[in-house]
Amino acid sequence: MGIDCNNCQARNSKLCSVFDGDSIAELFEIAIPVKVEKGSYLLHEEDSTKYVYNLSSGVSAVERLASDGRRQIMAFIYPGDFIGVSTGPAYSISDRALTDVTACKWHIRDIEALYVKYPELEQRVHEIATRVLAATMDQIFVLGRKNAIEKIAYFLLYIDKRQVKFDGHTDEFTLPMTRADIADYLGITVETVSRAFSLLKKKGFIELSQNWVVRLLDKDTLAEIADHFGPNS
Amino acid sequence: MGIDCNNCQARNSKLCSVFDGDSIAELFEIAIPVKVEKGSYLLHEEDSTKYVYNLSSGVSAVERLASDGRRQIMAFIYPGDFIGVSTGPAYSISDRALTDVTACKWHIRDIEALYVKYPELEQRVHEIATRVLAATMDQIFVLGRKNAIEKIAYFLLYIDKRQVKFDGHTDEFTLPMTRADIADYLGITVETVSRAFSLLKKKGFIELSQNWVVRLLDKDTLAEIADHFGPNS
DNA sequence: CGTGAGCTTGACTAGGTTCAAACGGGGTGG
DNA sequence: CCACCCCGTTTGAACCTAGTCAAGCTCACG
Repeated sequence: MGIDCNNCQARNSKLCSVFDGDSIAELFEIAIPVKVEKGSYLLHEEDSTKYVYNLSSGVSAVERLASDGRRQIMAFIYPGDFIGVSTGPAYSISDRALTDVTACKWHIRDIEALYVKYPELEQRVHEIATRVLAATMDQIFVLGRKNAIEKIAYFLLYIDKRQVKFDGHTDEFTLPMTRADIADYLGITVETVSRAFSLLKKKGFIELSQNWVVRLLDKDTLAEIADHFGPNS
Repeated sequence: MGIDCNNCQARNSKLCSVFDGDSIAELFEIAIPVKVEKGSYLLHEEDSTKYVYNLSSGVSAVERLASDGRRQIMAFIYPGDFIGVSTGPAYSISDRALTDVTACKWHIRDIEALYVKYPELEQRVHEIATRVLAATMDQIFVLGRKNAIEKIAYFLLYIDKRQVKFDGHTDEFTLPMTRADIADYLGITVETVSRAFSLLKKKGFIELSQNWVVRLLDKDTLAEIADHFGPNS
């Protein structure tokens, strides 16, 4: 097994942090290590909901695909994030690896079996679901009530916050997702994403190199834009 | 107390149905009955998250209001639905009564105290959160990827499904919310809602009387429209 | 060095917003 | 009892943001 919990990027995740240095072994013993390469899926909509996942490294996207090809990305998943919390027989979402990804996969029943010995675990799983719900509410507001530029500004700040843990604190990061992914996350088109990036670049709020490296030059203004951007801005 | 659990519209809700005829009294004893009139709020964004609610009668809307007046409705709450599941110190959403409303309110700690005696209760609360999450995912797709008419068709079918329990099975129901509420739920404007209603009426798929009574005349077609409505439809 | 996937940019279009006016029904006060 | 008003809704017309279509660019990779 190539997994060493104490060096895992997810070591401090809501789930794993329930266990201390010794007892973490118990969680690890029932874990099924998973490796998925860029572009492949960790799970599909139709899969039966037997497993939950905790991302160890890489980035993935929770998405739903309609029969006519329209796609919506529900969330981007970073190390320590949880996937697979679901009710009903099938996840109703897929999870696609945006980079090469490793994860721990558990049979739900195996996790539940640990609830007795570690009561806090159950509470944590519940907390995870609740946190996801809160994040989802934010996204509903963004999708329903923000215009394209507000969406992009919001997105950049969101990614900055998510990614700072891994990249350091330089306000500079490398986007793991394509413009199409960003578009499908924000409910707009690639062209609109591109135009918004160009505008923010021209105005001097961000810097782009090689398309995927973003540097935020003026976070305060970006925050204002994310909050409100209108004709008289 | 004016509450009789066994005649409550929420008697079969995920929460209350854990208890049988006798033991329901235990849940009721720690319940704080709440009455809120149309237009008032059951809870505000800033309220500290001490309580959870189960709607007994009426309809309410979970919403968020931005400083510049933009509003987004996250969900409509019907009898048996749950409100207040949250992490963090404050709900970050408000809940406004669309009609006169009654609800049971519990201190979270009182509910948690019952977990020991009724282990299924904890599981149910978790299940509720998960269900809400699934519904929210649907809404994200709708907001991000559906056009105005698809949204309205989806909305009508959604309300039909929610409301059929209380109105009977006639495919006819009375909307408890205004056009503005519908608009804020679907991320469009009142005018667009109104135009979409008119179109569906003209095409003979729905019937409207007194603005609030809707009759679905052709649910199959509505479902097709909700799924896909384009230039060549 | 050529190729192609992904990104940008431009011109045009269209769906939805905005602004404005008119409608309708329920409630109030004369 | 009726006139009036008000709020929510509908409808129309102009406008504008984002989508669509198309071309050209960039850069990683073979």
